[in-house]
Amino acid sequence: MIENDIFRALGDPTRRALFEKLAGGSMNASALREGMAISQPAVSQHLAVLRGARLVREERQGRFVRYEVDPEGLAQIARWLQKYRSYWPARVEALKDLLKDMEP
Amino acid sequence: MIENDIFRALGDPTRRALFEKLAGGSMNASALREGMAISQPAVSQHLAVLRGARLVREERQGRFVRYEVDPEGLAQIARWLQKYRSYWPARVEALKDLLKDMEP
DNA sequence: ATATTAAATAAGCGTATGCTTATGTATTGA
DNA sequence: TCAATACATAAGCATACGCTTATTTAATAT
Repeated sequence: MIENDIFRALGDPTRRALFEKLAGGSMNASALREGMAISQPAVSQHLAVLRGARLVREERQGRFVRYEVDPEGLAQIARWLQKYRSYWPARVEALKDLLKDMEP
Repeated sequence: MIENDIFRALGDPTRRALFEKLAGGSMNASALREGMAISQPAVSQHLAVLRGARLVREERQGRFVRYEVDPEGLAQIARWLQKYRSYWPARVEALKDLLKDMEP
């Protein structure tokens, strides 16, 4: 179940940190590792989990593998969230602004 | 970290099932258990996790404890999601509709 | 008061998770 | 060709997780 994979993937702080780093701009696994007190295999394993959740996707570039955010995972969360829209708090101004930004 | 608690909480299918049941209408723990092949303590433990993530809140009613969705947890997810709005897919019509529904 | 019912807590158990080191697989460059 | 680099996979280990049964706490009802 992909929905499960997504929440599970984001339930780990290291993995969220990697994701948020990628959200700032795509990069390869080594660059992603910089500044993180974690081994190379650990990063690789985390990326595999994020990939499985479709939160991230890869593209091999010669000897490097470039990682980037996969919108699909985020969209899935948005869809999940919509199911409970009746519970959202009244103040959704920020969301409205967001949608305004997305207008052509 | 609450953000972590939220994703962790939703990363378990049983817990998500409980949450979704509650989203359909608040009820006490026993009612919540009905139809689930799980022990009473397990439900209690899951509810404790959901409560810790502010996805659910409780209100004691005599001998019963009535559980309901806590909007705070959902709002937190929405806020988290907003940070990555630039990655959302172009098709956000559903979201727009949602906001229209929320207009006074 | 005391038996019953709702729910939480304690203790314990098997499995999953996140990490490490060691090794394997591609791909490049000298 | 072969050493170096980027990344993935394998194996193993400590801890966290989800579950169970047993017990406790809290509130009603007889």
